[in-house]
Amino acid sequence: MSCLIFGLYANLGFIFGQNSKRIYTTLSNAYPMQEITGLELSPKKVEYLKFLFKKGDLVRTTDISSQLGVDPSTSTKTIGDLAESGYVEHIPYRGVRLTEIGQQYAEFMVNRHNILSLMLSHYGLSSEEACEEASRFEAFVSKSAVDSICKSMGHPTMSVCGKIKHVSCGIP
Amino acid sequence: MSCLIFGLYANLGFIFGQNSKRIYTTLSNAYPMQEITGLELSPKKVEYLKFLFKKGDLVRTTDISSQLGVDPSTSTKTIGDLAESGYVEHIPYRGVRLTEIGQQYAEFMVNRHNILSLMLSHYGLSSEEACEEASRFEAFVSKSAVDSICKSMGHPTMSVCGKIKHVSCGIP
DNA sequence: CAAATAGTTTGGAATCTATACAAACAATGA
DNA sequence: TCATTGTTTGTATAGATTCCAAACTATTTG
Repeated sequence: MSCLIFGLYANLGFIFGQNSKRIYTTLSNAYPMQEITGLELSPKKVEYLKFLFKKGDLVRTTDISSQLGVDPSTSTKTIGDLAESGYVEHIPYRGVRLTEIGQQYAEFMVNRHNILSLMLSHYGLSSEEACEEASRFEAFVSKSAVDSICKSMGHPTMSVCGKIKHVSCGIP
Repeated sequence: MSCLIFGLYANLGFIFGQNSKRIYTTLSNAYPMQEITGLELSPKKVEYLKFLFKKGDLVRTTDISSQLGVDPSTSTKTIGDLAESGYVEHIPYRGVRLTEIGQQYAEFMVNRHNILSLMLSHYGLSSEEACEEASRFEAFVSKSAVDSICKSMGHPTMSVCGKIKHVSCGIP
C-alpha cells in the first residue's frame, strides 16, 4: 500500500518548515511514508530535484541553470533554498548533490512523474503529451494518491518516460 | 474529440492577456475550443469561477469570501482581476456574475474537475479523496488532456462529484 | 426620513516565489 | 601568477495572494 520508496524518513521535521509538525531525531528508523505528503515542494523545486536525481552525484549550478533555462544566479538561489530545507548539499563553486533524504525524495518525484505519465498514456495521450502534462501538475499530486494509482495499475515497473521503482515493495 | 463545452469562443483575445495571441471580433462564431488551453487561470481563480458557476446569477463577494475562507477584501480584489479578464461582471456593493464567456469557461472548469475526480476514483481513491486531489491539481491540466481522458472514458455523464456535460457532443 | 448598522470596497503593506543583472569572488590552466 | 571562465552575492523587479484598517454604500430601524 504505502509502496513507493521512502522506507525510512528522518530528522527532517525542522526542514519541511510549516508543512511538517514533528522533529525526528534518528536517521535510521523506518517511518511510514505518511510523513511525506508529496506536496512539500513547488513545481520548480521538483524540477530541480528530478534533474539532480537523474544527473547524479555532484552537479554544477550552471548545468542546472542551462537545463532549466534560468540564469545561473537563479539556480544558485534556488539551490540555496533546497539546501536550507535539507534536500541538497551545496559546496560553493564546486557543485550540488542530493542529501540522503533528498535522494529519497527525488526518487519519489521521479516515480511520481513516471506513474502519472503512464496513467495519462492510458487515456490516449502520446508519451510526449503525457510527460509534458504530468510535468505541469505532478507537484500537486499527493503521495497517497500516487500510491493508490500505482497499486491500481499493478505496480508497473516501466512508464512512458522511464523506469518505476518500488523500493519498499522489494520490486526494483 | 474536441468535446467539452466551448462550442463558441470569442472576443477575448485581449482578455486572456499573455496567454492568447489573437483578438476575435465577433461573439457568435463557433471557434474550436483549441482557443482555450485550460491553463489561463490560477487554482484560486478556478475556485472562484467554479463557485460562481454553482451559485448562479448574482453572488455577493462576502459569500465568496466565506466560502473560500478568505477576507472579504481579498475576494473583492480577486473578483476585480477576474472582471478585468472578462470572466465576470462586478456591480460594486451588489454582487458578481459570470459573463457569457465566464459562464462557458466556468462550465469547463467544473467539467474538468468532475472528469478528473472520476478518473481518480477509478484508481481506488474515495469520492472525497478524488475530489480533494483533483481540486489541488486540476488548474494545471490542459483542456486537450481533459478531452482525451473524457473521450477515453466514453464521455461519462456522471462523476463522483457531479454531472458532466458535453455540450458540443450534444450529450447533456 | 435620518441615523445606526451591516455589508463592501479601497489603500496600504506584507509575504512568497521566481526571476535577472551587475558586481564581486573563486578556481583553473597557461 | 594572472587571465579567463565559472559561480555567487547583492540588488531589484514582478506577480500572486493575503489581511488589516479606513472609507464608503446600502439597508434597516426608529
